[in-house]
This record gives sequence, C-alpha cells and structure tokens, in this order.
Amino acid sequence: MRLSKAFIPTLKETSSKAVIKSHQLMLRAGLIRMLSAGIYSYLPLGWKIMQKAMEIIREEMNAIGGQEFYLPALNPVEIWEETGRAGDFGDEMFRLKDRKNHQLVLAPTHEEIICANARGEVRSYKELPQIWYQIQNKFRDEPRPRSGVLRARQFIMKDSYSLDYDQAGLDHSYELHKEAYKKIFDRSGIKYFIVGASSGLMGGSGSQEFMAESDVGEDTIVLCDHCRYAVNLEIATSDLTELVDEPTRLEEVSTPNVRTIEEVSEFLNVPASRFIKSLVYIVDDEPILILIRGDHELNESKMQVRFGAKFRPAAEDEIEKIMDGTHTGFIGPVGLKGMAIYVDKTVVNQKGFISGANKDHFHLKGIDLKRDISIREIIDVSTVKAGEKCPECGHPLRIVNAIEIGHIFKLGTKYSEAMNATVLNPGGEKVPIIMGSYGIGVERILATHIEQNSDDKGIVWSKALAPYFVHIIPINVKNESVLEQAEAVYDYCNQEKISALIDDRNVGPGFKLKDADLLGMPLQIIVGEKNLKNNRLEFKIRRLQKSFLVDVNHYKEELKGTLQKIE
RNA sequence: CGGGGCGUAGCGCAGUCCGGUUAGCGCGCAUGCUUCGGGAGCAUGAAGUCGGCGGUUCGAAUCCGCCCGCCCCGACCA
Repeated sequence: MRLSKAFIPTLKETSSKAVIKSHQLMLRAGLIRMLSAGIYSYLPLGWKIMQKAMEIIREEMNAIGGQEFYLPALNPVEIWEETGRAGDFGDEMFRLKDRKNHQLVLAPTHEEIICANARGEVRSYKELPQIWYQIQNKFRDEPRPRSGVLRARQFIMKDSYSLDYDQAGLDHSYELHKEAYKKIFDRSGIKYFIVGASSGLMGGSGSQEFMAESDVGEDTIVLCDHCRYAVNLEIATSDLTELVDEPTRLEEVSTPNVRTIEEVSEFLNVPASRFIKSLVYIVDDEPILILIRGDHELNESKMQVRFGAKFRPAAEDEIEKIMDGTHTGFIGPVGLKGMAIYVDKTVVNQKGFISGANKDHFHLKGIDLKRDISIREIIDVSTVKAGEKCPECGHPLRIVNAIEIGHIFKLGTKYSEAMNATVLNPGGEKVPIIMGSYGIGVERILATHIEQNSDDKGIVWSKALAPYFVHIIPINVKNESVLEQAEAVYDYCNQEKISALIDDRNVGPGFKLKDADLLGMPLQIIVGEKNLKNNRLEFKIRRLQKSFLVDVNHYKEELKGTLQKIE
C-alpha cells in the first residue's frame, strides 16, 4: 500500500476525552473514529488488523471442528422471552419496533438463536457434538461505555456454542475451547492468564476467564504467584484461620459518638480485623443481618450467588426502624431477635470480636460467635484483600486489574430446557442438549495488544496482528535514486508476498519517521540519500528502536532473515 | 442512575468568572517558491449556526432556565 493513496489519518494529538493509551493510539494511528458513545467506525487500517485477529480466531475454531454461522442481529423479542432474558438484560438490551409495531431487539449475545437453530433439527445424540460459532456484532446498551473500544455498545464478538448430550461431552468441548483459546491469544502476542470466574447472568455450572493483566482493566483478579491460584475477585476466597481464639467474656464498653469501624478501632485501639461489621440487607422484603469481618468489604457478586438478584442494602432510616431506634454504627448481632443472621465464613467459630451493642453509644467486647449468636447460616460473601493467604497453599495473595479478553462457560441445560431443544440419547430418552458458550472480544484483542505493546512513540505490532510487515520510507521522494531504490524494495516485497507499506508522500522526513513509529509496523526500511551513496539501506526494528545498515546488494536476504527473527 | 467536567473553524485549545469593536491561537487545508534524517520556512488565502431552544439586556460565546451530546469517578455490567 502507498501512503500517498491510503486513507490513514494519523493525528499528532488527541482530545482530552481519550484517556487510556490504547484508545489514544488507536485514534492517533488512524485505526478508529468515534461516531457516538461506545460506537466506532473502523477505518481501513484498523479494520485490516481486526480481520487479522478474526482470521486467527477462525483458524483455531475451525481446527477444533467449529462451523461458522452468520446469525441475525435483529431478533423478535419473543425468543428472548422464552428464556426470560428479555427481562434479565433489562435496559442493557437495545429495543425497537418495526412498522407493524412489533417489538424487536438487537441481540446482545446469541444463545437463544443457537437453540432455535438446534431445536427440531438436531434430534439424535448421533448428530452431536456440534461446535457452532459466529464472529459478529453484538449490541449492548452499556450504562457507561468507556475506555474507547474496550467497553463499547456495538462490538464484535466471536461467540461459539457447543452442543452435547452428556456431561462428559460438555467437558470435552469445553477443554477443546480452552486449548483453542490459548493458541489464539498466544498467536496474537498477548500476555494473559486463566482465572476461575463467576457465571453471572449466563448461568451454568462453571466458567473461566482469559485475563490480560492491565491497569486499565475493569476486572479485579486474585492471584497466587506460588501455586497459580487465580480467580476473579467476584468469587475469590482466602484463608483467614489464624485469628485469636481464646475464651472471652462479654463486656459492654462506652463509645460515645464513635460509630464507624475506623473510628471505634482507633478509639479502643483495637485493629479493625477484630471487629464484626453488621450489615442490614433486604432480601425479598425481609431484613437480614450479615456479619463480616471489620476490615472486609461485602462482595456483591457473592451475595448474588447466594441470594439471587433481589437483594439490596437497607437504607439508614429503614435500619433505625428495624433496630428499634438504634442508630447505624451501634447495631450488632448479640441479643438480636426477629431477624435471620448470616455469618461470613471468615468470622465463624471465632472469639473476641467487638461489635455494636444495639444501644446508641455502646459497643460489646469479647463476642464469641458460637456462644453469643444464633446463626441462621454460614455463607461466603466477603471480598478478599491483597496479602491474605492463598486458600490453596497459604502464600500471600496478589490483586491485579485485568482486561477480560475471553470467557468460557459450561452452560448446561438452562437454555435448551427453556426452549425445548432436546435430543434422544443412546438409551432412547429425550434429554435437553447440554450447552457451552465461549466468547472472545475481538476489539479487546487489539486494545490489549496495544496496551501491552507500545511505547511513547506509538504502537508496536507483533507480526501476527501487524497490518503490514514492512514500512518503507524514502526520506526524500524528490531525490530520484532514493525513490527508485525505495520502489525497488517495495516491488520486491510485493513480489515475495511480504506485505509492505511505502511512504511515497512528499512530506518532510520527520513527519514520515514519526508516522512510521506511530503506526508500528515491525520492520522499517529507511532509504536516505547519504546511506544510499554508500550503498546502504537502514533497517529499523520497531520494537527495539534499533537500526542497522544493510548493503543494497544484499537487502533481500537480510529482509527475509530479519523478518524471520522478529516475532 | 448519583457526583464532577467539557461542548468555540477539519483537529487540539484559549476567551466565559467580570457582557461591549471585525471571536482568537497552534496544527491541518488551498496556491506559489524554497527545503528534505525526527511532525520544515516564507508569502497569500479559504474556513465559525461559539451544542440547541428560550429568556434577561441597548448589546450575549460570556448572565439565567430548559434540553441535547461527550468524557471521568461511582453504581451496574459478558
């Protein structure tokens, strides 16, 4: 491609609206332009890279027997009502009406459509397993689109769906996907790790996420560097068994006007971990009390796993009413009646805790959970903190941010049952198809690659995603021998099917060199007057920002050899 | 949905607090000449519903009200 003809609108600066590195660089390198919040145009260079990423995905999906579909984005709402997800997605689903006033939605994902294709047409276990996939636009009306292309309202997702008739089949399809995903992300040059994850709205028996560590990631991951324990904070646990466990005596202490754990901790000079935090939640219109350790936060994802979607924290005035006038800050579990008490597992069977005395301006010391409190149930709802012990091996845990680039689910029969997608098994019984679902955010591959592979000058593409391998720069196109030599290199690349970009624009050398670094092709070949007089071309490896001179007569071998060495 | 910020030429921004000639700057764009190893120089030129609507005023980019759009933090989220 000739830059003189190409539409690659690079920018020297970006709006202050673009905050994260990948967003800024995608704008500056002329890959994308925003049309509206969370909605982007892919310009030719950006689309070329997207296609590269999609081709890697396609190859690996085909390699495990995947068959590509093209599914409708425009769906009648009824199909989403069959599984109840029209309601579950709520405002996140784009809705519109056709001319007959019929309700349609823009598909946020495609489990229902896959089921619709399977039911009635896949009838016997003999036709299974199937792996069906698509690489298409999905639409989600995000409450807050952000971080450029990382959280968009219209985005391209590779989604695949496995159909099996028994658990072993599902396990196998799941493993196939996991291995395929490793290959996809390895080939894309992305550093990632696999974590245990929450299944959220998707349902199902288990799921894992492919995560790329990054400060701009929206997910939080708990990692153990010693044993490879790695799970999403949403479901992470830690080992906290070392706490004090001596016989204690209940004792009321006066704590005038000190109410937050922090304040009381300071007032009594006792660490926050020795406190019990008493939280009032409303579940199905009933108040419940949840006890967690004073230095911990409640984990809403875990709450959802235990109590479903219908829980909320009680408001302050509600609490006063429920607690017979005791104000927040002084409520506690001891002597409490008429309210179920759920205890987080991090404080169960322990002694010597401090909590509110259910009396304004007083706290209770020496609480023994077992002795003093009638526990309804022991649950796991607290959020792990960095430095706590790994539940597997006891080493300290690390907490990092990460970008979710892939998510694999064992869905089970949630959708097939709701939509009556069944097959006859070898025993002649009618069984619901067992499904798995496996997603990859294609834009996130690009953005993550840029987050992980860029410097202050611009992007550094690895060969797998690079839109062109070689960027040829004649320093001055008015100099005939310079231009001729550059064109010769360009011709050679085309002839050898080495994708190349030539900057044949009549602009200053600084302009071209800056653009080349910004665009980030792996190898730059710079043709300058002085070097050419000495029969030399300059090869520059973008990633290393290092140049070396090559004899004009041997550049062909050198080009191939150098490209081979670059990953 | 809560908190904060922004909207002025194609792009990036100043001007708004404290109303007052013809609304500025940089980049880009067009034409010409020069220049050619890190976003060139000179000259000339084109380009603006100051987000929208309404109000206050002799006079509004500037003050007031409503609305729209975009960004950040939070909530939420595949």
